[in-house]
Amino acid sequence: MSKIIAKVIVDNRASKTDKPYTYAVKKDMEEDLKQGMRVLVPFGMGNRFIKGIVIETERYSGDIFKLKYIEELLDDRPIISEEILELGLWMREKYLSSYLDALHAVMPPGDIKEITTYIYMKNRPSSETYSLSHIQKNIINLLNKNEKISFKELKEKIKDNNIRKHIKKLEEIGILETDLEVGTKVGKRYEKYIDLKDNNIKLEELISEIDNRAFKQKEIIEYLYMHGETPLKKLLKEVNTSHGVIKSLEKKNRIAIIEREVLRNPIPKGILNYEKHRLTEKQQYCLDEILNCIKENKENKFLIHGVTGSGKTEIYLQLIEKLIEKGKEAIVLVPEISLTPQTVERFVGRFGQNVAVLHSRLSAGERFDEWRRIKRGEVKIVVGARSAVFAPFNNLGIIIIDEEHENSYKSSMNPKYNAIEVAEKRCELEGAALVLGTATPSIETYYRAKNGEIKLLTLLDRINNKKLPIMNIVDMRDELNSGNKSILSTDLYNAIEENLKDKKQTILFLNRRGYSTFISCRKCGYIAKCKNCDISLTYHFSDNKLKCHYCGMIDTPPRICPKCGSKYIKYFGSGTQRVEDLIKKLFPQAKVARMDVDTTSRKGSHEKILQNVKNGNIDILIGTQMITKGLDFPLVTLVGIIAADTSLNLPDFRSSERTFQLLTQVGGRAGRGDFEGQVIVQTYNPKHFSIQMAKEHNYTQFYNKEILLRREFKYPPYMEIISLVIYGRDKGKVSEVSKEVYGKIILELRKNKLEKLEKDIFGPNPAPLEKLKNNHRWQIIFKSDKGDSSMLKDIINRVCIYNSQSKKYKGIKFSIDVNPNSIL
DNA sequence: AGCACGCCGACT
DNA sequence: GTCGGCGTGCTC
Repeated sequence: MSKIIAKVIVDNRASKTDKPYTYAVKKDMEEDLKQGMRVLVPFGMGNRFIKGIVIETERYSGDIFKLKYIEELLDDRPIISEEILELGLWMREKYLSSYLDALHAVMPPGDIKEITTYIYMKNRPSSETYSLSHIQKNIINLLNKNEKISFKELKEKIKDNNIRKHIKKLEEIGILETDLEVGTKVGKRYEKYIDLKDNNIKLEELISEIDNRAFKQKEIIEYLYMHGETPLKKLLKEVNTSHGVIKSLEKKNRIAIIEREVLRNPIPKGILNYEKHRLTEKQQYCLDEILNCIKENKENKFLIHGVTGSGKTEIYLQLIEKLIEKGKEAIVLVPEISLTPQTVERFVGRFGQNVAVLHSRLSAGERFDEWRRIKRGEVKIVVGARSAVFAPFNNLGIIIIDEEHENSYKSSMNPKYNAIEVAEKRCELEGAALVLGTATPSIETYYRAKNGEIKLLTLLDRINNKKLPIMNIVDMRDELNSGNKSILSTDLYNAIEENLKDKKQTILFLNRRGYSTFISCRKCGYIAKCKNCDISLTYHFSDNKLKCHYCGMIDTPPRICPKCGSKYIKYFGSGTQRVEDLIKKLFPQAKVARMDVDTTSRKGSHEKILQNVKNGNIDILIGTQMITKGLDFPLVTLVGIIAADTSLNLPDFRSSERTFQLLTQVGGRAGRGDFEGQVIVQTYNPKHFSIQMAKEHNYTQFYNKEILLRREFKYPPYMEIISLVIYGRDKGKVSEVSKEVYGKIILELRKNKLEKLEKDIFGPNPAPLEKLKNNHRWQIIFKSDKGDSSMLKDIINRVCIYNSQSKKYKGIKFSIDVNPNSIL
């Protein structure tokens, strides 16, 4: 006779136990057990019970006497859908992470061990309980005594094998409701609600009982009689009174105070309605194309390549509107940094309470609440950073990824997933459409669009026929030759001055924060470096400290050189702080603001600066990366890029692409209002094609050139790259282990007849960032064709997992990154 | 992570 | 002869 067995991933932080364990399923559990449920299983010699997640169930006709039995079900239904579970398992394979890490990413936020299923009474049963079985009546009786009861407790009290069926039945007829809660660590928020004690007494009667002098009490009673149950806060406001009145009514036993749990809603209050715009002809065409393709099942992946200011957001909004009308749900991914009110406002302003927002600044409790709102179907749209791609919708219609080229879509933690690839996979699994949008598509995406894998839609014009800004390139070598040693070229200086006179706004962009980027001794050449990271320290003027931008270490700047004792310590290089300083000196009358990690670390400071720019309280805004993301300031007419070469000179295969994107995106901030914009780009490489093509706003030509280089030097999209970093405290051991791992991988490749891959393995070498946070780092880079990559991954995984347990490699860790953002 | 097993030295 | 310290390896 065949039995059911289940594959379980145990929640045990040890890489050796990170594999599916097979458990037998007791007969009475067979029907209830589903993949995606949490279970309690006996594990190890001592058979201690640990929690695990069922990833698969199957029929099995062989012997099962060797297997242990699942002890208990912890959920009455799967906490994640089949598709999402599959997505998690797919991620594990694709990005070489552990089962547990992959599942954590797709499960509800927080500690999945601490989740409890609760059962509530939704509506008390009416008199016709005769249709209910006595077990069902027992359940109701239990709930009459308690407000809620955990699934576990209910099982203990009602000893019945079909308990889940009974719950389901009661839920169907609207008596019960189930809900998930995270354990102790995350508190719930309650709010007081006020209602009349007895709703059956007539108003006149109630009023007559109240002392004639108590006007406010009467008012409250009247209000409650008219409106029914009201939140305390609202009641006080509406009746314009204070707590005392409520207190005395409570004493007289005329009103009831009810505590109800409120879901935290992190969406800021008071967002104005965001009016629907009429689409331009091009926008409309774009929208219709997408809708038609979805309708006719032709295509379901789209790239909207629209220049900055071409109105992509309005297309997203109307697209979502149409899909919601059809009962579908939508996920919108935006780069973390632009999850400031600007983007959120547009979605909330259009769809109101139908929107949930997920971003990194939410507390654990807020995050869990949002997750539940989505799961329960209370919202139709999620706007969020990369992890929002896992939002637990059941009827997903579309995933929109704005600013598709942004590197924040790639996770730096395990699983090191790329939200774009995950979104694509999820869309395939759930039959949803994928829409990518950007002014500067990533080379990989555009390549696929050109090959017809993704449908390309192009918007070449800004809305209202606004012109793209004029890009002027300034050769800083000429400046130097003509005696200008300042970080501002004459052209940029003049333009700022002019702009100030015209009462227009200016944005200055510099990719480095801090004051000076390194300090050095002029006598002996000593450079101040971080003792944990082997990276030069940045001088921060405001607190007179040296900071490491990688590990956060803070040090006091030396007065005399620690190496040779000379006094000739000099500060080199410029960061945003220094630019701010200089601008304030040069234009004392201007109102200047700086926006980088250092000025926006406090909650709300980001918004404040942006608000000030919007209101026109700022003349010149100086900032890093942060200011490139989709900001829309109509009064900005001049953008100055202080040093375009910073990103160009990085030894990374994406540096040209980054530079082009940066110039285009930053430049795109200019001239979005009624005035034409101008961009001044300062560089030592004016002839570089990234800069030249950005100047001409010519993406296609940039792409054509870059794609040839990618093919020539075997980089994505032609090849898949895997970066393996071996790191640890002990320098000698790291290099030793790296070499050994390399040897083992080569050996395995030969065993598997994959010698041809050997020539595309680079290393082991010290990583470009050789020491970070006290860890020495070595790196091996693998390049392979898409077809061979899964075999290669398998081998890398085997070798590394195997070794990570070995005594010999104690204190050594492996970091595997599939298709990394950069190979630094 | 736990837990048992086994090898080895110390102690009854 | 056996008790326990610790290194090693396995957990369906």
